[in-house]
Amino acid sequence: MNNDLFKNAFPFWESLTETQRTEIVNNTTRNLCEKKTRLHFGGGECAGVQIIGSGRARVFITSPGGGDITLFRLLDGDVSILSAACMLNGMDIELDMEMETDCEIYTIPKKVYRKLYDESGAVKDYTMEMISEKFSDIMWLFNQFVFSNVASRIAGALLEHRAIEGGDELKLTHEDIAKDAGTAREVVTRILKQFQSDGLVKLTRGKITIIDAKKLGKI
Amino acid sequence: MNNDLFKNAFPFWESLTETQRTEIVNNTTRNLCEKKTRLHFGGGECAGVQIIGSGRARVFITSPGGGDITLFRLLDGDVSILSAACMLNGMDIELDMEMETDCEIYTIPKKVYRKLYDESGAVKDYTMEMISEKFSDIMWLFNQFVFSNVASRIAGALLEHRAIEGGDELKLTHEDIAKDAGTAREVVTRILKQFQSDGLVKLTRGKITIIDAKKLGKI
DNA sequence: TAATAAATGTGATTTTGTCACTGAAAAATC
DNA sequence: GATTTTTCAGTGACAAAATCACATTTATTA
Repeated sequence: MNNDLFKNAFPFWESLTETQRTEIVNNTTRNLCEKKTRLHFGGGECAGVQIIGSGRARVFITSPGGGDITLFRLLDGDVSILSAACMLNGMDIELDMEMETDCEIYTIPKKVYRKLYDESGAVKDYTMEMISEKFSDIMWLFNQFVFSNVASRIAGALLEHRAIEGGDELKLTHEDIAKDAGTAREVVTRILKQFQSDGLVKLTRGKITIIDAKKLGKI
Repeated sequence: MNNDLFKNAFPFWESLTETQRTEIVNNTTRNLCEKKTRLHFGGGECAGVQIIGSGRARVFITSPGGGDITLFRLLDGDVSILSAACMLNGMDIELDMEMETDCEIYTIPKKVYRKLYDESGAVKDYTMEMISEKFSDIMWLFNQFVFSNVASRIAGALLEHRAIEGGDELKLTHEDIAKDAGTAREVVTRILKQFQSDGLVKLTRGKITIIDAKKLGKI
């Protein structure tokens, strides 16, 4: 087990005792998850706290009808902190995670993190801070959903992917964007065509090329 | 200052030292807020943690256009815990609170709560638990917004008010319900008329009488 | 009582969501 | 390499909901 992983993921790492660190290192398991692997969180069930060693995962909620809406993404080194909240006090929300690339996932078992949380104020502070941050993110998303129109959510989704990819060529289907923007695939098709005829993007099967990010940002 | 207030609001009260309790009691201020008084939280500004001594308040987000959407309500003895998160780690969300009745509000100053939080694990645990609970609430609301239709959200709002009031006669305007259900006033008017012709409610100016709560619950 | 404000009602229009398809491109299989 | 299957995109018709622009009614206040 590579210690750097924990050192980078957890700002409280240095403040732990040698015993505590060993406890974590010895109990953390490593899993290789293929692209499209799904994990479910909720109903009191929670394997533990996940750290994304490498890869990218999407966290989302699922509708009774089967559709889903992206809440946020986890990238290299990110910690799935809602699992912590979930296991610490039975936060009863149902979330799903899906790997968008092959991922290396490290899992700290429920009991181990729980013990650590009880022993260390620094761990409590960290957990609190991370959860507050996620709370802020979700509130921001909520605002987008209730106060913005579809076009601006789609534009936002495109720009977010641009930031993740670090380039203007996005390998995305209309379906992918629909999930991020919380709308239907057909709607995305219509609006993207509009964007294209306005010269903001160029569309190809499975790929969207951003032409004018500036204008896209103004929507 | 009445000690029972704190004892009831804070499960950690008994675990505090005499010094800590005195610190809180001596620094908490009491305010009488008239119905319709508004408080704003956000932008890093946060007076402290509020306890509702008596009365009822509505917490909501405001759109750039001026409309607002209810997130939750605070009743007698409730603690406005998001203020805590806000001040502890600069959770950057913008919230407003409006008194729905005349209220008695007790405010524990930022610094006092912060000190207490740093000193006591029990306070950390409590804060964490309350924030997780609110997180769950908001996620539930999010689900309602993105996966339910307007009619069921309106029905839900009516039933929630029934639970608060403890009776079938609700003194609510269509505007009030629109804010709770996150829709426009006209839409509420239309759907309520539908409810009325289906025999679920009876409408009078400024008042809605629930006739068939069971059917309302099934929507 | 008249004037004002608050609450409700309604039609017209636009936006968004849903349904039911069709066709095109890529991938998998033969 | 040709064919089947799957995935992705496009489209028309319709329904639900939001928005706009008013009219009407009921309560409050001057």
